[in-house]
Amino acid sequence: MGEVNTHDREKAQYRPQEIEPKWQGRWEEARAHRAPDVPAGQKMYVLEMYPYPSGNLHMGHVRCYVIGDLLARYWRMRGKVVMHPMGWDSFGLPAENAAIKEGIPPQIRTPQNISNVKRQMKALGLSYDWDREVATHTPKYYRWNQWLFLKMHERGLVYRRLSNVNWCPSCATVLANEQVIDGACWRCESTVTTKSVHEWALKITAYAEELLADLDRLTGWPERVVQMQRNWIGKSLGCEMDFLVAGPEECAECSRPAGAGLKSTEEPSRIRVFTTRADTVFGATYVVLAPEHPLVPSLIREDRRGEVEAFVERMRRTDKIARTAVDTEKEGVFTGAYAINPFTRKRIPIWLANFVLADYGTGAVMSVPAHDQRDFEFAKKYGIPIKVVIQPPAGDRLDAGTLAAAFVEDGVMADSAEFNGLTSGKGREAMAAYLEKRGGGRPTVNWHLRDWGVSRQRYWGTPIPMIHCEKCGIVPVPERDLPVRLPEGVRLTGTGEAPLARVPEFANTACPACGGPAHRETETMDTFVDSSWYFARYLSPDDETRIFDRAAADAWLPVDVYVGGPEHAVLHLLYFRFFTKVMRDIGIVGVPEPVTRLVTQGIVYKDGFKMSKSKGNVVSPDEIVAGYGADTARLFSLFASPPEKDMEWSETGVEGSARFLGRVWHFALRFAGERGAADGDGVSPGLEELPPAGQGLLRKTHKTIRKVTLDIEKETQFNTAVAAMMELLNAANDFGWKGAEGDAAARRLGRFVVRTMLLLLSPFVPHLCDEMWERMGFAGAASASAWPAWDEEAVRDDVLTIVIQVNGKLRSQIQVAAGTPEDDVKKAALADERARKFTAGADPKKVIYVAGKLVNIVV
RNA sequence: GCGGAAGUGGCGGAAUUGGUAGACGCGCUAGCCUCAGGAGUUAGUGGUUAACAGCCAUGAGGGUUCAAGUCCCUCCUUCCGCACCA
Repeated sequence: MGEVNTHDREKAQYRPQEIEPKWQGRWEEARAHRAPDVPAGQKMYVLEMYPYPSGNLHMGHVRCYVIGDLLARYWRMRGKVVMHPMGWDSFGLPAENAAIKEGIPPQIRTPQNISNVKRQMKALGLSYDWDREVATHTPKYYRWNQWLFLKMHERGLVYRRLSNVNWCPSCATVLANEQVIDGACWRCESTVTTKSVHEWALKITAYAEELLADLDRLTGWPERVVQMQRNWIGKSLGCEMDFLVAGPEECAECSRPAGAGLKSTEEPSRIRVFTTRADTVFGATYVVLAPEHPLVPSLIREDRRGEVEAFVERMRRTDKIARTAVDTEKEGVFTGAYAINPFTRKRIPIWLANFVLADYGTGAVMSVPAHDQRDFEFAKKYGIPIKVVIQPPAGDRLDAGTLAAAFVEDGVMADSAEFNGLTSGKGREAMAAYLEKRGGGRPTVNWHLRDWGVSRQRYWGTPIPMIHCEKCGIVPVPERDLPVRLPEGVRLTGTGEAPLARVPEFANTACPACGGPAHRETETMDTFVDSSWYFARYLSPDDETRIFDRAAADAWLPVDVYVGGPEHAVLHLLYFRFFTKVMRDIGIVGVPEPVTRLVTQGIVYKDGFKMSKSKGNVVSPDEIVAGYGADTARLFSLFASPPEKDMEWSETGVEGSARFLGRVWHFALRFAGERGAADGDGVSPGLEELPPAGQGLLRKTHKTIRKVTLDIEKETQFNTAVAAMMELLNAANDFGWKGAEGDAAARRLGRFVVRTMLLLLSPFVPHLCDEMWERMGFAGAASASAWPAWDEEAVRDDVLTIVIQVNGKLRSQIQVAAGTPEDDVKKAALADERARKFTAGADPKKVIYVAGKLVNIVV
């Protein structure tokens, strides 16, 4: 207040570019964000998904990390001991591809990228404990990947399997599903085929039941993520049933010579199918196998060999995804062989078809065209008989001849011998019981979830710690020999298989069991392995003797809040849960689930499109920090939208946030510089000390404390918390300070409002708050202070506004003192002139009073 | 097809257990201050209207209720995930 000379005006400007580095330096010096190995008080573990260090953060990262940082800072102020670490998902394909393209080895490029991203994070004022930083590409980290792999191997959770993968014949490499675009290789555009390769797999299906059941515990997770995991795990209850293959004697009944084309030595005896509709088995008029089914070669009749083999070959060469897409036409081929329906004892043909999946169930299905739409269409196309065996509980009886579509619902069993009359549900139970007693089948559970193939024919990943010995077979690397280091200086071409296979000094080794010549596994691990347990490594990032300290794990786990993108809803977050359960069974953690509360943040858009290089609408954090400051970037990220929703990045919106901070700054300055002020400085004045206008502002301040606290804690609605603080500033600016100059009570109120505002804003815009806190002359730092508490007395209004409705429509408002009895409020409402205009003198039929809110007069 | 989320001003978004629809911000309009301004500041801003009077407004249509953005029913649209799982 008063005259301001040029020098002071200069000093009074809000210059984020000056104050932000200053405070970042101070926090670092004070090691303000360090977390103890074992917390003394109540702990709070706030975690954000670590990034792949591509070299630059994008706004999606910024949003994620700002949300996490807000929570970390808030809980620190609430007195919790906070763990808030950050690290790098630094292995992976992009670094390898960049190395191929630019010739810069990933060992060189990765640290450069990390250091730039780290700089960007620091410039945003993110409060990480950098002493706990981990980087997955370092032997210090990945040796524990290898250790876990060995532990899982010991427990029978690691095995080698033959798997069909996407294969580009031109690049001679395995492709991930997302690298196959419309059936063609993403790089060279040649047609992708499938190939059987050996790979290492982790037996996640051993935990399927628990992963499914424990979803019920995840009450702090978004429902959609839980639902996606439930679908992904996909538990399906049904039956396996054996269909005998018709032998030569049965073939005497058919038109072909008995046993034609079947070599008796190879004669298969039975085909096992999986079905969830055992109640329809009497309607099974054919059996279909996946083209890759192992029995196929022995089933083919000689006279059909050409056609069938051509079909199998064509399927093998078609991209898996395209072949099994829902809009792909169903096609199949008759093998010439027949099976016996175990219930009707009838001969039914055996077909192969593109839509039957080799790796689900048994790779074979019984087809019931009357009661399954796919089977129906297939039967119509190839002229296979249709038999109705389920009748709807009510309405017309179905007839196979007139059926226009399959009847897929449950009903009542018909034409099913002794099972006639049973409902579908009862029928399924009866069939299961029958099969179990008589043999030839059993109730079975099938899962959509498959085991996790972790082999990658890549260089930039964790070497799989296994050794192939001619004499001993597969031998795990002994624990004492870990880590198996990734060799440097490997020439990367991107066109071959497993780069490590071409490094003899790596691949050639001695067998740990017999000492004879052997060679190492040259594949590397999927990087999802790295990210499945990193949350625990933060607890003991430098431990050379064990993966992490059990005491620290017991103290800190589970993670209380985990923030990240919803694109990881199934893969990462499922593996994360899987590894936690494995680690529990190994005995290194005590919790069954890694994360209590999951926050999935929405996507950042700009101009209606997702921010991306190809759209050219990327805004870089550096640009925003340089132009407006980190605090503005943080505030806007939190204000534009609630965390879970998508947000639109808008330049004018950013300016609005900057404007607000400028106004906070200038408002605070009016009360600055009272160093060494009297006791009770910045403390809430009592209501009785203030005139009515002051009481209003005081109430508003306390209400804002309550609103912001509850928004952060209960709702994670940071946008409304910001709105509440904007309201407070508006109210504070509107207050008649000018007239109150020299009034001690008013000045006290002003300093209290400023102090409160700085505390409430501190987790949002920490630099501004600490700087202004210092200029105000308050002790310590805002970011290191206790979160303010609201006074229940002061948030209670003494005058209430009561809305008056007539027949439900808003007509008037009156003011009443708090605590006015219901009858008096009603009387006042009925007496209100504006309301009376609408009651037109009629007697009210009913008067409804909602305490402290409204009166509705019904006439 | 199955599963999930969501439809509110010109825009982003607010609205405890049903109880003043549109908080807060952006944009826009006008005034002030400026040589000027993409700066600052004051006021206004859902539609209709001469109107601070009324009336109409939360994707559409019904219903329950004194009272519905909120609850129930029937549709429509958008986004996301899975996708021939037998």
